[in-house]
Amino acid sequence: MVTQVDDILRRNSLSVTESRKKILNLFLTMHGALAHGDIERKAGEKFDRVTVYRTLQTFVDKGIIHTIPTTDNSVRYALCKDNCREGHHHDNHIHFICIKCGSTLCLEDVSVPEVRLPKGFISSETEVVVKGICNDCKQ
Amino acid sequence: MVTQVDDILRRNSLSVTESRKKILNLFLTMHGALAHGDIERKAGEKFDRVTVYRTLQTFVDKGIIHTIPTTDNSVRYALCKDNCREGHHHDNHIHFICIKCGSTLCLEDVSVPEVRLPKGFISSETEVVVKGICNDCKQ
DNA sequence: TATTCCGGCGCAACTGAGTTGCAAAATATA
DNA sequence: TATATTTTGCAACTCAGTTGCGCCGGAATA
Repeated sequence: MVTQVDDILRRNSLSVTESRKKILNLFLTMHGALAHGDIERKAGEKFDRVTVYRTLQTFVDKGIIHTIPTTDNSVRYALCKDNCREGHHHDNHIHFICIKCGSTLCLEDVSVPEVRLPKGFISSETEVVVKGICNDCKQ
Repeated sequence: MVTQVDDILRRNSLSVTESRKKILNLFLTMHGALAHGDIERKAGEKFDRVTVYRTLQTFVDKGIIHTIPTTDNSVRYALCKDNCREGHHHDNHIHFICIKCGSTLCLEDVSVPEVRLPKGFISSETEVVVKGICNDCKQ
């Protein structure tokens, strides 16, 4: 039986290995973004730190996941939903960090707002991170 | 003669020391934000790494400077222009990173745009980082 | 100005994240 | 199955940032 995980890996011409399956599965089953630490904790009992680093890097390179900047200087990763492919990410959505539960979410439906820059400035990319209370925590 | 630097330090009830004067002066004379590395390079010949770290932390705590998140996971610091005081930063402007010269600027005149969140999400803080070509580099 | 006191500094040592080289193991290919 | 290629795990390393502590310099008082 070919699982969704196997399929994604094959489509990206990656060898199907235990660690890749495990880590990719984490992203498919979890809502929200994962920090490196989360992944290491959840998959790291079985795999080496280095393998986790390399696997994440591979996934980013292939456009399977994308990184999310955070104010506290920790990198988080989330699945790319749309048309990302090798070497090119096209994430035009904003990211939301819940200050209550700490989870990071891609708000796919909220596109990045237009920003009016001063004269002489040319914009090529805009990152928006909103902090607040998420839908699950608003009680 | 009481310099601007001395004045700022005194107003924040900080001892006026060589390292604080030197580092604060860097911020006052430079345009744009400084990464820790920049500061260490420019002031570090005279001062210990640890002193630079501690001085920056002190300035952030006092509301003299603020940190700027960057996508590449390096922290940058810039002077607080307006009503920041101990324990509370009120920076409502966006940040701009020039992909040509690498400098990071606070665009004080560009306020953070309103973002429409999905139902159930409450926003408390929004960070916007725009990448592109700055006024000096547009040639 | 001299003296005392306390905060700030430099040093050394440590922690933790992330990286690299290489041999062994797992996967793909024929 | 045999061979070639890719990936993994281990060990060792680098680099950013932190902590403890003794000493020095700035601030306060006389």
